[in-house]
Amino acid sequence: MSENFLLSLNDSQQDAATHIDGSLLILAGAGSGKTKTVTSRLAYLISIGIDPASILTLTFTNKAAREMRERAFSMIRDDMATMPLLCTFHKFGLLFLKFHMDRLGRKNNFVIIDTDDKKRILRSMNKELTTALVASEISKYKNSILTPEMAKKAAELKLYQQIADVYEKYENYLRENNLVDFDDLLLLPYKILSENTALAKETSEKYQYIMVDEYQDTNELQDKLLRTLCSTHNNLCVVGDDDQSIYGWRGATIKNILNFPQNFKDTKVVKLEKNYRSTHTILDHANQLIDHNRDRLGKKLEGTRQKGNSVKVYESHDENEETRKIAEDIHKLINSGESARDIAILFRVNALSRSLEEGFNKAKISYKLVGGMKFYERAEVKDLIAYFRVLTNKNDNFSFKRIVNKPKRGIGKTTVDKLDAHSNNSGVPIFKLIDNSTPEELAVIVGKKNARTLKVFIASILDLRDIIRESKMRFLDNFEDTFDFRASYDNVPDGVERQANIDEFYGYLRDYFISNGHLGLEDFLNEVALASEQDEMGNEAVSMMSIHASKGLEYKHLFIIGMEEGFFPLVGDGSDIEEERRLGYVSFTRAMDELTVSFVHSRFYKGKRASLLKSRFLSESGLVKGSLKIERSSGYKKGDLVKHKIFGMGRVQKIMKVGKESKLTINFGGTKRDILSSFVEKI
DNA sequence: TGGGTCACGGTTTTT
DNA sequence: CCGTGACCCA
Repeated sequence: MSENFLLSLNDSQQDAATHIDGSLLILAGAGSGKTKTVTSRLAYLISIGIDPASILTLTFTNKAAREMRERAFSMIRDDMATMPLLCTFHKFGLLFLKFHMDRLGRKNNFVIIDTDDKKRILRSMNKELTTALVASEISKYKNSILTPEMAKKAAELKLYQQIADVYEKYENYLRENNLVDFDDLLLLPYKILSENTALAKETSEKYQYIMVDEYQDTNELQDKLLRTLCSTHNNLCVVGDDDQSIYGWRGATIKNILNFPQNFKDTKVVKLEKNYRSTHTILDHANQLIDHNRDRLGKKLEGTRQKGNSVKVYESHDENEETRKIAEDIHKLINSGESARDIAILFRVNALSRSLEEGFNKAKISYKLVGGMKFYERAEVKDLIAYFRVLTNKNDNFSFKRIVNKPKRGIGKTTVDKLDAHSNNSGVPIFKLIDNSTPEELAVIVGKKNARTLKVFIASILDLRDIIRESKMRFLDNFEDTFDFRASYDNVPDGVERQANIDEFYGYLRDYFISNGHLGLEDFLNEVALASEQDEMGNEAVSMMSIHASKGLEYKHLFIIGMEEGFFPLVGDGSDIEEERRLGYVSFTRAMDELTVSFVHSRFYKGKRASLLKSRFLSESGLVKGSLKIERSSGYKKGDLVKHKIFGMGRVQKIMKVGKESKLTINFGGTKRDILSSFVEKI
């Protein structure tokens, strides 16, 4: 094998790529050739004779894994006996659990549920609390390795006692139905490894070299898992950018990357600070902005490109004027020969896309909205998945309930509840309950008519199970004929679109069977559960997306709209100004040649028209001169009128800093109370 | 059982 | 404004 791939790296990249033993932190700024460096290191390790099977590379997204795999494998011989494992964290957890789930006394034919399924289950377990809150708290518990018992003990407020109770019920439900959620894919492997020292040692010895992409987005649990995995060798190489940590609200902790050199002894730190993407001018503003953050490892992007056009700032009266200006610019760009796919518009809040969409339709600009409803999240696709799950697993009550009345066959909620209750009492899954009972026995539970319908339904599924064992292709043909699933969308709203999705899904499954002759429906389902399906970047259209969705992407011409206080930085419960600023940094550094930022004086939002002030990020980045008066970090000053959900209106008397937040002393009609600023609203 | 109406609440979302 | 969920009636 040649090692030519090292020659195209700059000094720091080469330094990182040729590091072998010991912990390594690669601080890779935006556009600094991160993927190239990581993949080169992978190729380098193999080129010096390290067993590919002992190298593990973990990413967050399937897309990143795919990209890295392609690039790394193009550098190495492809006739190797084994290929290095390169996959997402969750995929790794899945593979691990397939082998070791029995250590928890559970079977390895578990089913992965997505966030939507999770919420559905939680909703059925509690009526009072908001499902979104319960879901996110449970996720936090799991990522902090807290069992329901521990959560119960720790809960002081009644609210948290309630949440911990739901958590317990939820965990029991998952166990009974042999389901795992996304967090479990990380938590359960961690549990197994911490309870089985021999296995932990063996696993760590198996993966002698571990690399982690986007390390700034890891959470506590992922970090713990990594520590366990490298406990016998300390050969952990992490790549990330503390300035691009934007998932704190989801449990990612920037501390992992900030403290990495302290947590792993003798860490070698390599900074990749040469940016190959943006003009000097763009970088200069991005650097100025991020300089306002305190919690940083400290790193400055140096441009390698020339100066470039200056960055534009658009000031408009309202969103319509804003859209008009941008539409005009886009027309000019396209008329001058630029490709629409080199143009993107970013926003902090998805709701801002609406006015853009209207305006672009009028201006005849074709656009695509990135990151909307994902293919596998669509109801009709999930229904099909549920069908296939029931086909492969009779114990899957959850999926059974989803499809028992799809298409409608007259089995309503009452009937399902009766079946569910019986199943829970007897411990026999609904499918088997129906299968094992005579029509008469079943009729006692659900009535004669329903009993007949259910028997027929079960019989169809059993038939299909037989068919798939003989021929996967015949199964595909028979499935639709049996249930008329696609046909049930004839002449209904959105039916055409839904049928197109169904066709696509059938086609996808067919292709899977053709190209993976030895694999079955179970394998397909596991694959699908972890697929997120990033839009295919095919057609000639301008892109619009949230800043979060833009991470890792780049555009020659970039517009950022909604640069107003309240929208960007976004303020609300638990908002973190430093994370907002990192979002600003991420968004600016998506631009290659041209950056336009835009703010308005007034915007229509949530049914109301709001007056807005320009974002502090404009002055902080040097895009507009002077600083704004409202720059006090709390945003509050003495005498401000505020509103509290319970205490009503009050006036601020005193402001005190408490960590990142401010504590306000507020006078509510004579009663003084100390309240954290995030719990009140400014009037 | 399931269609229709009303009240409510509303960041970002890699798996 | 506009999507979701709860509740009511045929």
